[in-house]
Amino acid sequence: MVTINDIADLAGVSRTTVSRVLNSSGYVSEKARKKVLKVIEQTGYVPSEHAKSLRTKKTKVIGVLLPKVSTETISRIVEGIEYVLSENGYHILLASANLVAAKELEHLQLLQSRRVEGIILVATNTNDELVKMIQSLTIPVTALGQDIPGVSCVLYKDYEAAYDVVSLLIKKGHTRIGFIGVDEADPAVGIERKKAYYDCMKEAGLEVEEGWVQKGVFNIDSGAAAMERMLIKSDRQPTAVFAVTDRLAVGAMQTLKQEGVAVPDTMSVMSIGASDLSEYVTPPLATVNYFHEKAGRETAKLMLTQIRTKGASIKKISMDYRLIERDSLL
Amino acid sequence: MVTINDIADLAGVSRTTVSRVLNSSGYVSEKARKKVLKVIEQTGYVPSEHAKSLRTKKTKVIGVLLPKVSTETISRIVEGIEYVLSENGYHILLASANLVAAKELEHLQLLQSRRVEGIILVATNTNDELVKMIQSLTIPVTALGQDIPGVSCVLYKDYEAAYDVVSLLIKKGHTRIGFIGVDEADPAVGIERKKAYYDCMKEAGLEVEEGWVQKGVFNIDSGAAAMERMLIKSDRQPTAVFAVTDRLAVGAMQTLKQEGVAVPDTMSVMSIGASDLSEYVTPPLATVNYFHEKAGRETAKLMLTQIRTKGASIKKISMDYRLIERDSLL
DNA sequence: CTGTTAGCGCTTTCAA
DNA sequence: TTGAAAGCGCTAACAG
Repeated sequence: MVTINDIADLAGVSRTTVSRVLNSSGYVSEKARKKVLKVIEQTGYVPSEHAKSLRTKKTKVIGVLLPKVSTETISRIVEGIEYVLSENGYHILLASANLVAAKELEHLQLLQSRRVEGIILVATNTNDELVKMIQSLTIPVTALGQDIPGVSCVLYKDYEAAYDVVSLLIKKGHTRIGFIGVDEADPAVGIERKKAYYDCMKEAGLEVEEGWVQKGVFNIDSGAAAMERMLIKSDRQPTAVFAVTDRLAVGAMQTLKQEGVAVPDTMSVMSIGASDLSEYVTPPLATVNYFHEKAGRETAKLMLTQIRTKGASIKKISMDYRLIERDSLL
Repeated sequence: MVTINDIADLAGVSRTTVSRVLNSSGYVSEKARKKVLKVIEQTGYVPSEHAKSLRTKKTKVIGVLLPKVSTETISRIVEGIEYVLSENGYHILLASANLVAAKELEHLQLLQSRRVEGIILVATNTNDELVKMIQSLTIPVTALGQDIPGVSCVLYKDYEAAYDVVSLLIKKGHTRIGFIGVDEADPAVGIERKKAYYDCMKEAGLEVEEGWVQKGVFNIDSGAAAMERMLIKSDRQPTAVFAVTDRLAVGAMQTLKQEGVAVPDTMSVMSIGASDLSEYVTPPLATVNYFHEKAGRETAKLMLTQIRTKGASIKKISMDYRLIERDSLL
């Protein structure tokens, strides 16, 4: 591996001079600069960011900690993060917990050892240990998706969006509305959206039958199973159902189709996500667009300002959302 | 930031000793080890991988260069890569070209400057400059998706898979088969799959009308537009169409639905990809599963063996695939 | 305009 | 079983 010393020797200058032309800092004669550039060209020398950052204390790397890599939501978020970061000369060091909570802690440590300048956490839980560790970090942290006390966050309006969904269903004349949620370990999706459902029903003076409220996990099959249970356990069948994610809703629609329950004629379906799937499924699914890529960009920007302005106060940013009415809604 | 020297001072030993307990190398008395460990615990010291790799020449980081972050195919590939790499103590430094060819070259340089131990290239083109630069690198490179001369590759069986698709269509009795392809800048998808189509048709003694062969880009709308053109420009309407990607096929199905052409009754549709979309669209799309996550894992493994066995010869691995017959096929 | 010197945080002989 | 010394590749005063 060719180093700055080799270049200096070959160009017949000191390595300081080489450093100067590398960083366009200080004075260098045209002659020396030309010579150095030529040698660099010939040798294919690429300066070591490692050595550089050992001195400068700047790595220009941000750690991005994901719960999982391959979901549509997350890949859109990462797209947004990558866009802003790379535009600003930063690189992403990727870490995925693969849905194992303990791995988040481990990765947090590893990212630190790599001297990332900040950590972006795409969060699906607010587990105590995680929060404590996050708060103890000396580098800036920005979380996306969950409200973590003491750290800057980009948040979705889960309560409002869910409330709007149920309101819309009620406005359309529905009075028996089912709900498919997820575990409360994920507060944003599991708690906020459910609370909004209950609140909205209550404020409209509508009852909620026990069988109408089901729980699943984040996939299609689980939505199908939840819908089956709802159909079986309801005294009076709902005329509409709100699933907290698109995949859950798609699963529900599968069951409905299978059971001969027409969507939207006898059952309306709505969800949150605006995934590709929601648009091309039959009938197209009414849902809420959360603008994940934009959320990713905002998170990255927030991180950048935190890095740049020492002692910046923590900020909470709320993302806007948009209801998309489609044929699954009557 | 607390360093190894601080720990040494606080523990009353030399930094050599601290290094020894950190790396469990050499002899350290129980007493010294205990003391050091305690101080580390108290201070929250995390060793700098940067300084370490400056000495050891090992960074345990692999650069992953993507054409784009947020596609289903790519996120599955990255999932696979991440899985294997993190299991082996490696981290991923992410770079996305965002579909700008020039950015690939730039990122290649940046990844080198970060002293990644190897580069995994998820390729969609085999552009001369790229290939030349790749070949000139001194660190191991593994490419996924395109055959790049001189470097180890994990490849999909594009020709065979496409040939099988068209064969199947012919076996089902179709004789007028349309084709929606993409630009030849992407050899794997744009050339191989098209060649297979032509070859298979020819070998079956079937004609190909000019209007039957259309070209799109990698999205749904473009598939819809291509299908429209096919419908208009064909003298005799095909009874089946093979689109080289799922999204193209989904677009085609949109047009077909809109134009009142029944799928599969008057037109069968097949593609390659096995995306989520293909499964839940109506009717479900017959397609080919490429096992992207597995491909990612294989690529990462290939990289690891290249790093570990100096001067390993370049290898070309072919991924298996599986035809999935679904209702879009009659 | 240029070079000398020191040192970033760590590992690795080598000698004790 | 431990420490001193050297050095990885680079930058940043400082002095010329």
